[in-house]
This record gives sequence, structure tokens and C-alpha cells, in this order.
Amino acid sequence: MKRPTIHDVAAAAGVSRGTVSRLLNGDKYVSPKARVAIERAISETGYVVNRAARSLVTQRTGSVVMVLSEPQEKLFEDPNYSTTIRIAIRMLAERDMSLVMMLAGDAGDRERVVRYVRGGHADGVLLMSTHAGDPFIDALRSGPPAVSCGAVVGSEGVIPYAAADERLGARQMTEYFVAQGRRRIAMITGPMDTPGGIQRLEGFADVLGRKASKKLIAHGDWTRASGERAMTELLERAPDLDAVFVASDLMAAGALAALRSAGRRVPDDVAVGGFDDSSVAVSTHPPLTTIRQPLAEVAQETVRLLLALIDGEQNVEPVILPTELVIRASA
Amino acid sequence: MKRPTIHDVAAAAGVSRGTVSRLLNGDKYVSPKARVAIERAISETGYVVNRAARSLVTQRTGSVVMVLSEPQEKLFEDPNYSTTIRIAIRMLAERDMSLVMMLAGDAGDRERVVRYVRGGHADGVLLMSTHAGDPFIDALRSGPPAVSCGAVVGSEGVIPYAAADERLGARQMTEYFVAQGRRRIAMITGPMDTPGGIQRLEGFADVLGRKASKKLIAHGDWTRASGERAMTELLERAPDLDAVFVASDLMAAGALAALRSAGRRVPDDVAVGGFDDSSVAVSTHPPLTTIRQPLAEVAQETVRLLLALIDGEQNVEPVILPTELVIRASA
DNA sequence: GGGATTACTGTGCACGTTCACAGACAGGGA
DNA sequence: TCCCTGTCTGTGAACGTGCACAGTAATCCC
Repeated sequence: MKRPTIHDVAAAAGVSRGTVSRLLNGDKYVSPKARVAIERAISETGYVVNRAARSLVTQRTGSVVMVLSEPQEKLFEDPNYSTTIRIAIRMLAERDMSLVMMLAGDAGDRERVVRYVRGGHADGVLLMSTHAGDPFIDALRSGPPAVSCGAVVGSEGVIPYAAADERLGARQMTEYFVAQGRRRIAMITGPMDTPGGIQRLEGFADVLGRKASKKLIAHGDWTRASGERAMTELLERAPDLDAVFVASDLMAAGALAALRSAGRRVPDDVAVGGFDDSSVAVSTHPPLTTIRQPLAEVAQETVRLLLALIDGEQNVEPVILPTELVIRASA
Repeated sequence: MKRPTIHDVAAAAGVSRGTVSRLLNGDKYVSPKARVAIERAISETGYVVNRAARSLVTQRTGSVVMVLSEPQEKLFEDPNYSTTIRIAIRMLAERDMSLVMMLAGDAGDRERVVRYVRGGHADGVLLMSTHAGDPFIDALRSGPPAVSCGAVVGSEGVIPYAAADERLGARQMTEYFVAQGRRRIAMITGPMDTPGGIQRLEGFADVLGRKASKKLIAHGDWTRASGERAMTELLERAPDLDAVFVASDLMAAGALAALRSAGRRVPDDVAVGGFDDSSVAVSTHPPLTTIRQPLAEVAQETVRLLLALIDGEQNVEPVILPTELVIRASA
């Protein structure tokens, strides 16, 4: 049984294609009589528009493509992705648009994304955790609007984005340590080619100034193992530290393990602060004091930005949203 | 600047549309001379096929829609979703197909999914963690092929699926407890309208037989809090229990907290086993002995199933993959 | 040498929409 | 009465592709 077309609906309603099309697309010039007849015909025939045919003529696809950069550190990104995906789907659905997913892990993937976008298969591009200096960002500029969820290091000016105020979050945690009277505060950062890596360190330095010596800073790669390693390193370099701000909860879990092995009590001997307020934060022992990012709002604003651009808005500003200190037992 | 069409390519290569189309679609009857000319023309013009036009005539969309049921217990599903999404994207990309995401949280969402699928906007449907007796499963049957990642309770016969052998996993853990000489083994299950809820209990009962008394079984809803609650309940009902099999790592983390409050040592007084081998399993204290599910393989097989159906295969069998016991400190 | 086969190519049509245009009808003002 | 304006409707063309078909040229077999 063939799917009903707009012709079938028109015939059933006793009007022409044009009138049905006008109703479907919200044109005001449709008589009340025609309107009810068409609406009945649509529900009777079970008609649903053929998007392919529509986009052939409108040059629009009714879809947005979300591009996932896929680095090794999968674990870290997960909750972030999931929330964002859900919110994007929901917001797009309200406009009857759909979300297509693509990966940009290797060069082949990126090539495919560029072809897809250049080929006009999406009305907009939503970048997720794209890396610094990714060459394919340039390739995207000639196509439909693109935005990023989280800043794209090095391309903040060219790709609009919404993000949490990572720097503020780092300041909140560091100030909390200071207010508690901690004297030797160390930090474990993320990779320094990601916004989270860079800005959380900046916030830390904002508060501590000269006291943020190189000796008290170690780098991780967002993994649990790297957090453990970095903590061990810090304990060697500065055995007298009494607090450590770790740039992610997962790494903080690793740091906790290292501290336990070294026989330090948390928070008595060493206060530990995480970042993200992810699910690990509550399952560690002790539970982590951490920084909550407004993930849902960031996702929302990102999509809103993209939709505005698709609607033809010209100058959109990046959106930066505040973080929040969540106090638990570790500090 | 207009995007080049197949006409432009044909003109540039000095052949007709038909020949270009044949090359694009892998038809063998294209002369070597034409082939190179066309390939050059394609890369010179930067041509990429217009999917809308293609699907208008082929009646195929080149896309698969993944439908996410969105219950409250988001946290539990996340890692699962992320892996599956990635694998699906990757496998579909190999065939130049794309993945569209939809939500099926409330009735409105489901209505939208049905419309989308019925409207012929996808060549296949990939169901994720669909609930028992979901009415919209029937609505999907008249459309393109549908498969599920994980069994759909009550529809195992109608919706093909790939899944981990949950029952086996539960047996593995329970047998391990028995082998260790545990005598009073309790269980905290998941919701009894999910495959994980039902089958993990079945496996438990397989091993214990009559010894799996009602008194030793409590129910959770996959959340951490529910695990804690259920554990407290069990301790009241059966203070002498010496092991507990918890149907998810997250709930097990909750159970661990309850045991600690009650002053029981793990694993000395009570052995605790989880399920999933998720990221929480390694961040609890002590780390969880748990059951690893072959998530990636399940995802792969699910997609493979769907692609086979899309290719016209008729009788596909469900695929069930073995789980594995991962021994850590909690048992 | 003629017919059959094989390898390859070009052309018209259909897919289901939207959009621009033209036209019909009614009501109001001069 | 006539024209104008506003509301509503139908129609033809176009979007870019794949496919069936017809056609050509070369090769092969008897």
C-alpha cells in the first residue's frame, strides 16, 4: 500500500495541492471551510509530508548534525554528551527538525562530515568538544551555521558557543580552600589543549597569584589513572601540601586513591576538590566537594544559538553561564 | 554560488547524467575512459550527491533512527547509550548511512516517532531500552524493520534484538558467592518490567533454587538511593545475610553505603556483587566485584541485525552474548 | 556476412513537494 | 456601473536524482 501524497489529501478534501500545501506551511490565506476539510482528510489518510520532496525544493533539510569529536577520554565526556543530545533532540523536535549524529574521530571521519555538510544535508552544525586547531573548522565556515557546545580553543571568535564559566568555577573552589585556611594548595589540571584544561588553571591562578608555583601544579588527561599518577607526583614534589584542586571528578577519584595509599586523611590532612559534579562525585569515599556545571543550560543555550543563526540572525554573542560550588565531605 | 549537480559533473566530464549516475551507484557498465573523466570532474566541481533528490526516487532515506526511551533513571543508561551511539554511527557511516536520534519519553514523543517512521523518513528503527508493553511497538510493525538493543520485555518474538546474557551473568555471580562458601545470599533486583530486572533475578534463582526465599530479595529502581534503601530493608529482614548480589553497580554503591552505616565490613562480613562493570565500580570503596557486559558487541550485533533486515533478510534470530565475572575487592 | 551477444551510452519520465503566478469572487467606494 | 482591494484558489514549473528503455558500436560465433 502506497503512502498517501499531498495529491491524495487534496482529492479527499476536494481542494487542490496548493491549498493543502498552504495549510501545511502556515500560510494565512486558507478558508475555514477548506481548513477543516483538509484536516479531516489528513487524519483520515494518515498523510505525513515527504521531507525529501520538500527539501528538494526548499533547499532545507530540517535537520541539524551534531559532530562528536571522539578522543580517548570517552569516560569524561559521557554524561555531558547524553544530556546535550537529549536537550538538542527535544528543542529541535519542537520545530519539527531532527538531529543527525556524526563522528569526527579521524581524518576520514572529518572528511565525511565536511562532505555531508557541504553537500547541504544539514541546516546547521553543532560541534561537541572540538579540539584546538582542528583544521576542519575552517572547512565548515563556508557552509550552514555552526556553533559549539563549549568553547573551541583558538576559534572562540569564529565559532559561537555556549559554555560554563570554567574560570569562575576554578576560582570558587580555590577561594573556598583559602577561606578554610589552607596554605599549600596544589592543582591537577586537564590537558592543556582543551578549554577545561586551560581555563580551570587560569581561575586557580587568578586567586593564588604568585603562590601558584609550578611545583604545585601537575597535569592529567581526564582519566582516573592520570589523576592518581599526578597526585603521587605532587606528593613527592610538595609533601607539605594541604589541599588539591583536581580539574575533574574522575581524576579526583584517582587522586583520592593516591592519597589513601600515601596514608593522608581526607579532608583532615589534605582537602580535595573536584570539578563537574558527575556521578562519581557521590560514589567516592569521602564524597567529593566539587563544582557543578550548568550542563543543561549550556546545552540549551547552544541549541538556541544555532537556531537563531539558522533563522538568519547575524551577530550572536557567546553565552557563558555561572558554575556553583557543591560542598560534600572531601573539603 | 550554487552547488554542483549531477548535470554539471556530466557536462564537465563530457558524458551524460546517466553515466555519472551509474558510476555513483556502482554499476559495472562504465568505460575506463568515462570513469576517469567523471572522477576528475567530481573532484574538480566538489560534487556531492543530493540525498533528498535521491531518496525521492529510490524511496530510501539512507538513515536509521535510534529511539531513546527516556525514563527517570537516566544515570544508569548513560554509558550504555554512549557506546551504542558511537558504534551505530560508525557502522552506518561505512555504508554512507546516517543516524537520526529521537526521544520516546511521553505519548507526544512516541506519536512523533511513529509519524516519522510511518512517513518513510528512515530505513530502519533502532530501539533503546524500550519498556514492556509499550503500545507504540505495534505501531512500528507496519513500517521499516525495527530491532532493539536489549530485549523488549513481552515482545521478544516480534522485535529482533541483541543482548547480553543477563541470566548467565547473574548465575556467574551467584555461583561465585556459593563457591566462596557464602550461606545467606540476598539480592537487590532492578525494576521488574525491564529485562535486566527479570533475568538477573532468574539467574540468581537458577543457582539458589529454594534457598532464594522472598525474604532475601528486595527491589530497586536502578538508582543509587534505591540500592541504599533496599539494602537497609534486607538487613532488617535478614540480619544474618553474608552476601548480596545487586543488579547494578550504581545500586551496589548505595548498598555499600547502607552496609557501612550498619557497621558491616565488606567483604569480611558481607560480600557485595554488582552488575555492569560501569565506571562507578572502580570508584567505590572497596571496588566492586561485578559482571561485565559485552556492551560494544551487543551494540554491534544490534546494528548488524538491523542492516541485515534492511537488506531484505527475512528470518533473523536474536543474538545473546556471554557476560564475564570481574573480581575486585568487594567479594 | 549476418545475427546474436556484450559493453557502453543517452534520454524521458517519475518521485512529492513548494512557489510564483494568474485568476475568481466578494465587498466597498466613487 | 466600474474599478480596486483583499481573500482565497488552482496550475505549471522546478528542485536533482535513479531507472527503464532505446540505441550504438564492437566483438563473436556459425
